[in-house]
Amino acid sequence: MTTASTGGPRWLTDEEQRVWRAYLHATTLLEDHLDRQLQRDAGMPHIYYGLLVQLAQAPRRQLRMTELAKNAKITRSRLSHAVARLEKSGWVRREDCPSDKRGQNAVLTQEGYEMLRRSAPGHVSAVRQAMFDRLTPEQVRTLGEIMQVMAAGLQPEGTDADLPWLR
Amino acid sequence: MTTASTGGPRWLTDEEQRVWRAYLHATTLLEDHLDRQLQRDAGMPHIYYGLLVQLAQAPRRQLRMTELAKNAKITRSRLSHAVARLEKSGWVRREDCPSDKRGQNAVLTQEGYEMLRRSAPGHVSAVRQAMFDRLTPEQVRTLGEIMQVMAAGLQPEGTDADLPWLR
DNA sequence: TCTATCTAGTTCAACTTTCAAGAAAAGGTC
DNA sequence: GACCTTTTCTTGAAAGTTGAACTAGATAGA
Repeated sequence: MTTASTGGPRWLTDEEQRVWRAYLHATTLLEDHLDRQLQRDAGMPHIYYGLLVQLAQAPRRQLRMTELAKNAKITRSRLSHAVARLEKSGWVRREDCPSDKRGQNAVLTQEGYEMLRRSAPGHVSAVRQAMFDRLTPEQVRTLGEIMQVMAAGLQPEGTDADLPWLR
Repeated sequence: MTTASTGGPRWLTDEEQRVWRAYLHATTLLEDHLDRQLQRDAGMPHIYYGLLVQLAQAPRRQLRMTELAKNAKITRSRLSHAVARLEKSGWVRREDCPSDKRGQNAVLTQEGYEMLRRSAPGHVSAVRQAMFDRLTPEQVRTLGEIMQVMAAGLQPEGTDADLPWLR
């Protein structure tokens, strides 16, 4: 299945193929599952829920748009649209940033906070059922390691940790 | 951090939270990365590429729509749109199913096959760099196990394996 | 056969994401 | 200040996704 070092591409071994398919299968099933669960129970897709969680954990339940986009790993454009929608739903409000007139703070409203509190148990339970209740402690530990390694390798350039002249 | 058994929701432990965030972080980074790579090199998102791969591996490079949707874990609706787009690009063609007049076969065209052959090495290499080249063999093995367990737990009902009267 | 039900696939409208373009403010240099 | 570059955020159009409604053909029972 693998090409000997003839300069051609290194294909995946049989085991790697199995793992890759299992990965795609499991991650898409889980993402779909959580999207449906949250759409049903909180009226929004998973990513939007994640934005509210970020805000809820931020100092005054607010974050600069760029900061929020960075945390959630989405583009500023996408965030603009998303916050517009969340604003229309009443869960987020925009405020001008006092120190930078270009800036906007996305602020979690009280309603948004309440909504989060109501739907958090169901969401945690869905995550638990899908992942943590099915894995051994050892598997959970290893999964953490693996995901850290992968994330590190995919980190977009420009992170401090990746600038050689800062090492 | 965890609620003692008071009947309240079982929150995630600190470690579980770390693992969950790492999981979300890594999986979104990887999906974004592959989407960009394939959009650039093959002119389509990752999921569309997956459809072509399925077709390429099918008996006569063709599959019934429903079958293809099931394999790719997407709705029939989404597949209809996707195939319409792939048809416009010339990589797939629809054919009426001879045995069932409701049915349609999605057929990989020769152009589609060529395109796949051209872009496969780059795609495999991207997957490799992001995942397999960074993990130890032991980690790859464990990742496979974990993903299988998770997928099994999320399997939509109605799969043969889940029908108790067939066991 | 007649009818009810089910299945395959498409279509529509509402929503989300992407990409490119643009407005406004900040920062740096002369 | 004048000029240029960068940063912040928004906008608009095109592409993609979703869920419900719909058409046509298959299937099963009386």
